[in-house]
Amino acid sequence: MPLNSDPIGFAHHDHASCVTDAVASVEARCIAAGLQFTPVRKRVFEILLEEHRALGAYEILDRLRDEGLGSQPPVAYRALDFLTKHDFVHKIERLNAFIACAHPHEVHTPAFLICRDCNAVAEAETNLTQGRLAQIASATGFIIERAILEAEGLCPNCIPKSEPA
Amino acid sequence: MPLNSDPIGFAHHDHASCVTDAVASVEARCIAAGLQFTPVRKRVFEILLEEHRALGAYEILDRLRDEGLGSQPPVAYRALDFLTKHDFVHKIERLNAFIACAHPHEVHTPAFLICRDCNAVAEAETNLTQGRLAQIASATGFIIERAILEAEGLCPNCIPKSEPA
DNA sequence: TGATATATGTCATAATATAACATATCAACC
DNA sequence: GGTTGATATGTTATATTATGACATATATCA
Repeated sequence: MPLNSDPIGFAHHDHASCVTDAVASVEARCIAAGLQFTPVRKRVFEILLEEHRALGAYEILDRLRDEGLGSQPPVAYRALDFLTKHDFVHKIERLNAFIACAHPHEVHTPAFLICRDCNAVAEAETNLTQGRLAQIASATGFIIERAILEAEGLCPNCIPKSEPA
Repeated sequence: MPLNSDPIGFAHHDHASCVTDAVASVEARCIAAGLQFTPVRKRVFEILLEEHRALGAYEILDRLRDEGLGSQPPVAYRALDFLTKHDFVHKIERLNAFIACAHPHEVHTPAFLICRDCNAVAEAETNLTQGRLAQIASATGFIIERAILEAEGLCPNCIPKSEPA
């Protein structure tokens, strides 16, 4: 299934500097944390930033292959493992796809609005682990380490198509 | 990957009547809604209730095959599509697995606590679409139709193992 | 420099999921 | 009761997503 072709969120934006800014930010964080931001990892991150949409691992791999950076699935998956582990990139489980984090700061609990029509994905910040869920977890004795919320529906661009008059 | 072998939630419970109760409840809802609760669909639902844990589609298919109810993947996937579509069963995207709904009433927004050690899954009720996320969605013009929250961490049974001493 | 950990290249295959199409069953109406 | 259209099932084949395993290379640091 081809994933959507619409930019991040559901509105267009000035895309010029956000790629280099995000790369620089992550580069700095890797240095600070003693992590290796290797060429493949960096390139995968850049690809996701440039596309600004959710990409499947094999779409990313195709790009890497075209650029001579690796041709086998583990190359892409390893880079994605690294990037998702450190929250530079998020996996959209609903789509089996990956998207660059829109909030280039600390570890957080992302919430995604996923359009079922065009597969556009918007990322929102939440405090999910601080509300009712945290109460339930602590009452149960469960320790939440990571959480993700995925909401499916219709984005502003696709609502008109679904309600034709 | 074998999924966990621990019962629902993280505490054991009297399991005797919950299967028949849930089946009866869903059966009634199907009749009321004009849905066909066919033998395969019913059996898949029962299997999930009996196991009371997240099962992969192919684990379910193995069971169906043993019972002569179908041997090809589409059989299992179609039944699961039906059951998830109507919220009788939820898909745990994180695990590519399915679990019978613990709240046999209306359509809702489930939240799952998934143990990363034993893969046990507990389902909690939430009001996710009524809080901050709903504000973001409506401000963006996004219509949320379904949402799911998946939290990963350690369940009460596995915390001791991870903190040895 | 040597030892250890970390990362990459590659082959093979596992695990998850769907397309397509023929057949069967159901629901509802005449 | 038979016809019709919708819904569900059986089956083959294949697509898509992901990982195991092992050799090689590169980085880190004592």
